[in-house]
Amino acid sequence: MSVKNLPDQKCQSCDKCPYCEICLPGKSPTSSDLSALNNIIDKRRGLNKGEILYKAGDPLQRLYAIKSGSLKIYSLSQAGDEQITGFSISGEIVGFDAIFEKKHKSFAQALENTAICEIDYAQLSRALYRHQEMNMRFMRLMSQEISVKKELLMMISRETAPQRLASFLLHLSEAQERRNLSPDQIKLTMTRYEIGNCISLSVETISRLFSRLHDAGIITVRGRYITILDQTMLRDVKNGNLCQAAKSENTP
Amino acid sequence: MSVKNLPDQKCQSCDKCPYCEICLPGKSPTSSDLSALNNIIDKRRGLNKGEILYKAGDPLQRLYAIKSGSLKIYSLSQAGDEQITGFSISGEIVGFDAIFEKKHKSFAQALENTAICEIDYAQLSRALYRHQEMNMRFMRLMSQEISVKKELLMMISRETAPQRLASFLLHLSEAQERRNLSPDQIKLTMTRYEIGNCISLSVETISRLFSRLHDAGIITVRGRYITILDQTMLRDVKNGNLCQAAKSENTP
DNA sequence: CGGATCGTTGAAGACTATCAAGTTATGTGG
DNA sequence: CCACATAACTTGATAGTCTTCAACGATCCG
Repeated sequence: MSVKNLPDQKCQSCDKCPYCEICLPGKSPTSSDLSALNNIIDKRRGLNKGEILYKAGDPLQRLYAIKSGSLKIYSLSQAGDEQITGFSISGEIVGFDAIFEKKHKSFAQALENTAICEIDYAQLSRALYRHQEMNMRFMRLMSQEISVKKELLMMISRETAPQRLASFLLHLSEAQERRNLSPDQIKLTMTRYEIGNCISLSVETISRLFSRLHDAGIITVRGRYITILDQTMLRDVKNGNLCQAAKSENTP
Repeated sequence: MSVKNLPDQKCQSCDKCPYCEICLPGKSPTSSDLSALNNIIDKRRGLNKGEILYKAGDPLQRLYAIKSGSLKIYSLSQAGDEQITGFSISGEIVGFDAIFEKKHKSFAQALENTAICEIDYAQLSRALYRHQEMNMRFMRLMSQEISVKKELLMMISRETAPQRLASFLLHLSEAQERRNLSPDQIKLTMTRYEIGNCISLSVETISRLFSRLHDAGIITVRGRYITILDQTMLRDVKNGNLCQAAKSENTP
């Protein structure tokens, strides 16, 4: 591979790390929390595209905070094919589902070149009960993940194919906005197959829906580059008000 | 209603409570953890069938440990209809998704007369960082919930209707076994509608599938009373090997 | 015992998956 | 840097699974 590895390096100090407030969002940590953070965050590490961060069954040694890039989180079915349960982007922490049995329950793979912080789990668990603020942050992050998974469940259960894809795009759009990027210019880091797998649709359906949204003038599609032309209409699609099918010609 | 309320009562002491090890499974708590538990667990409380324990939007004041009975956990879609994200039974703690925003994100309703323990959240969060063992127990429980939601997601995404219902029944069966009850005699506490809602199938499909499993000699159905006649065949159905349709007559 | 909720069964139809074939993009090696 | 192999993507035709609509039977509870 001609892709050069991002350099591994020890984090100097979390208060100087520009990603720290991303990893642990909210109020700035107290100084005692900060020194604890410096101890438990081992080092910065670079992942090449396609590299696997952890596998289901691996003993839990670290959690990981994503500084930049993105990961896909997936499990394997009994038949051996993958089921994506979500995509994680910068600012998120992955691996929480490993805490229960002290071994990873999912796979995490880099969708692009990605930078992460390794969080030593043994040190973390010792530190948490001494630092209430940090403790609560981690509880909140886990709580949030539970909510997000319930929302995904709800989306797959209740929404039609066009609604799901619209929801998916709007999620990406909102994520960009939170990071102060344009909410309308989206660079997909995952394949059509991976999108479909995550929201429970076939590749062909994803492709057809992109075309349909394009034809309706709602988005522009150029490979992995999506431009949202009309946020309002996209929201209408999400709400099931539009673009249910291309056969609205006959509606009197 | 002629249903008599279960009496509300203050928990005397968690080490004398026969449900305590259910609420917080694993090794027995240290004595310091025990006294902490006694402080944060407010009181025992009875819920009548149909009673709502908390609603989405309610400020987070307590988590709840289920001592006996069962709850359905659901959200409301924008259109206002319910989406069940799971059923919780004795031994489980509910309300974790409220921690992130300090308000409940779901509804919890008793499916039958149910006894719960109220866990004061403010006291809990203060206690957690002083009691490492208790801290880890709660982290594990939240981690487990993340795993369970991912599994449900996987089941709905990858399995056909018969497979989903088989999975659902096997889950109930395993839950009974863990509680030292017969794994084959199942008393459903939820309606067909609620089962279908949870595993993303229509009422009619659930009904038809029960009939089909009955006709195949795999289960017995008498209203809400299900008897599993053949665990092996039910597992085959879960794995997609059987009962795909009733049209296997023509298979040469 | 009577209304209401819950459950069952049948027929028709919609949505999406699957199969098939072709096009475009990606990236590796010469 | 180009060429080729592979993976990713698009589009059409067909088919299957499950939903929806409808009607009826069962059960629960006041």
